[in-house]
Amino acid sequence: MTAVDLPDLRRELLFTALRGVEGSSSLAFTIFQEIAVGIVEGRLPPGHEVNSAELARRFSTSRTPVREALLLLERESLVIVPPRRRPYVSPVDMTQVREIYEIRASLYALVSELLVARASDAEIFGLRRWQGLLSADASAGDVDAYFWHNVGFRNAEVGLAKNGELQRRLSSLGLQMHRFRHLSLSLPGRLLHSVADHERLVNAYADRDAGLAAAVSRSLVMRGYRAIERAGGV
Amino acid sequence: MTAVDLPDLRRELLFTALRGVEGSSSLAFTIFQEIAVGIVEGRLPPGHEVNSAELARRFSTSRTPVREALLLLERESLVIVPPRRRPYVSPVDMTQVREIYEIRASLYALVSELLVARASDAEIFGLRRWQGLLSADASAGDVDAYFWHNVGFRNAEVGLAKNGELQRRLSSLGLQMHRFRHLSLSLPGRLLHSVADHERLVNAYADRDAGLAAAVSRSLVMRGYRAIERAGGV
DNA sequence: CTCTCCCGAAGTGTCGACACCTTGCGATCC
DNA sequence: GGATCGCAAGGTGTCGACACTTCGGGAGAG
Repeated sequence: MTAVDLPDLRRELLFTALRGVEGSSSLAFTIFQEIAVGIVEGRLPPGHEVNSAELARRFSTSRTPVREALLLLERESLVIVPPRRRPYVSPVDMTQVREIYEIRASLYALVSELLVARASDAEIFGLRRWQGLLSADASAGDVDAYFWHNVGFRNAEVGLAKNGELQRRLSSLGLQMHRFRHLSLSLPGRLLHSVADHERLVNAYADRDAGLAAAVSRSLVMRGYRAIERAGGV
Repeated sequence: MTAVDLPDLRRELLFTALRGVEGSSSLAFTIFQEIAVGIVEGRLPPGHEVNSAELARRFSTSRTPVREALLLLERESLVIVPPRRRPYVSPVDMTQVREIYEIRASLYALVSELLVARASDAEIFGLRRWQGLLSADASAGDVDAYFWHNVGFRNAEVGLAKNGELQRRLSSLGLQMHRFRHLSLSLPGRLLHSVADHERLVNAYADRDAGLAAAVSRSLVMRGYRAIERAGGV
């Protein structure tokens, strides 16, 4: 029995690399996760107030662990904690989206380079499995499944790059990016383009062509950005 | 009267982009800075215990702000806070150094690309001032001055890339990297190589050659890494 | 002499309390 | 009626206290 339900799996995918950094207390981390999911899934909209007193009441704890959770959220740029003022969900503007995509494009290009240098043939072959899932989802037009399998594919790539610091940083960016994911998937033709890119990417890995892999990786990310732009921004 | 003394200026250079993220309380941020400087300057060696109780006594505060400071330190990967155990200064091994340099090389390449696209001619010209300081320091053999002017040069570059997220992330990496800076400057010939690279870099900026600038930037960072490697690692 | 177990010292995570600050609303003044 | 001031409500930052956990050393068994 695979008793793990889908939401759990998804949360796992989002928080994997952040787990180790879990700021001592587990209560704080639980609260952190709870609020983080609320924010990235849009239930807590930008600007929404998240004050420690109310949260403490809601989670039936004292304000101490809540404050620590808020610090963790601030670290992920999901919440802004102005001194002596009430914390609120950080706004997302198009500038920030662009900035994040620029960084992600660069870092995923790095992932591809490192992967070519360090992954075994067997490991690279393992990526084909994800690729298969992706093209199946695209054919079926299942945007949601596609998204999550894409996250899985990327996590697998990052793992094969064998750079723990990079993994942590990309995970942090991924959480941020999750906030506007719905925007980047809206356009109909996009999935098929994306599938073709993944194909080219894995082929480049198999050929050990670092330069090509990096270029494809970068363009794959930037394609996502342009999709958002074309959709009219945030 | 420019009443700011050098240590203050240096601290300023290190923490600039982290200021905004200062986890609500100012007391916590002060403690954070104090300990961070101790760590990056080597006074608090890797493995050294930094428990909240003792720090609270030393700073004559309660443990609450100290705990928050420790969370900030953990965010910068300067301290490890295991659950229910005493926090300690994070160790630095050669693997981590390599990982960080790989990321930095990528991100500085990005900085160079963005700078070419976004900085004005006047702004690029401003970089020559730093370059002048650098070559003067190199001729004088003043390794320490060279290091700090180099930090200044890089901060200026990052500013011109006009990507706030990137700035914050590089600032965080810079703090980390400061821990092993002494290693990368030990070799005698290095400064002159470095000066030549800076020259090529600024010229590439002036020529608006994004590809070349990115390549030089990347190799500049990796040269630093190879210097550490050659010096025998950590 | 070594290994084990137990205990106490000291740390951690969490709590409720307190002073101070911010903010919005209503009374006050023109 | 509209602007200004002041006050109460409810937040924030910090504190000291408490139960629980970890760790190290010393008593005791083999």
